[in-house]
Amino acid sequence: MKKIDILKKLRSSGLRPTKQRVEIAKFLFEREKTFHFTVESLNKLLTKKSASKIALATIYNTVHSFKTAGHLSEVEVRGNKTYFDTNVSNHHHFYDSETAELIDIDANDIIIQKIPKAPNGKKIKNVEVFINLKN
Amino acid sequence: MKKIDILKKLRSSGLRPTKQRVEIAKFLFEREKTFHFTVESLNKLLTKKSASKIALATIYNTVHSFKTAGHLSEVEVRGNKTYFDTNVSNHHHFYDSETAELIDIDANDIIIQKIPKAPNGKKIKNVEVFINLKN
DNA sequence: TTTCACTTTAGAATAATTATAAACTAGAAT
DNA sequence: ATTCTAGTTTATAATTATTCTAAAGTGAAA
Repeated sequence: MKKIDILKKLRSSGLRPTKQRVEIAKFLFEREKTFHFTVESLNKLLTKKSASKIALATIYNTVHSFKTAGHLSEVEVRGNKTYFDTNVSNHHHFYDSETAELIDIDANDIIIQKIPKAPNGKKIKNVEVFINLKN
Repeated sequence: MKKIDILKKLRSSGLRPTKQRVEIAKFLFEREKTFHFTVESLNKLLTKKSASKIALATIYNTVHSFKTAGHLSEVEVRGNKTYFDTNVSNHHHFYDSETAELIDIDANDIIIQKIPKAPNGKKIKNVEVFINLKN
């Protein structure tokens, strides 16, 4: 994803392309493979990579803006920290609790044959499968 | 589950049946249906129910002891608080984000037909399905 | 009944996240 | 170009969930 596209992506979601947002967006979206991170890990990586320090609060703000705009998804993982994923399509995850690492599973790689109906007046929003790993 | 069984349950897991543990265990395990809770909600319910106040730290300690002993399972839910479940068998969950409520799904009510193999040297520990609900 | 390892407890400490309010800035209006 | 302003960033304080600490309490073995 080129810089011009990053700017488009931001603008089209109503996000003013500030220096900080562009830097974070480039870091997150200019890559081939999907990327999983926590705010803490992202902060570390950005600090290492760049000269200009972005405030931690800004990273929180930006990540949440990107999530609201649909550019990131939040992954539920047991534990204290919140994980985010640059893959926003419908998919599933392996979770390796040894390394606290998430691995994407393509939606087509899991087929669910039988599923219960939603309770009283509720509808199914989505189905998430977690495959927990051990050594 | 009768009091005598509660005492047995505690002793057989190497947990000395103190006043606090017995009270919490009776509250959690003397019920027909499975029960989902956070430490916060459990604390409130216990405070309401009982005359003697149990320290919050004790509730944390006890819940973790029960989990380690296999009497409770921890449920991964997106969000800040940790959920526990008195159902320790293999099963799945509905999650209603409107009400922050968990509902058990029997393991037999979900059949997964196709599943990817675990990556490099890892094994599958278990598979958890979350069905997120909307109105 | 004494003893002691295990527990409980109140309060301090920690960690992740959110709130605050002042300083800054992208981009529209002049 | 310069001014203006709503949206943004920032440092810091506040909040929330959880864990730690160390002193006081207590089952139950001897």
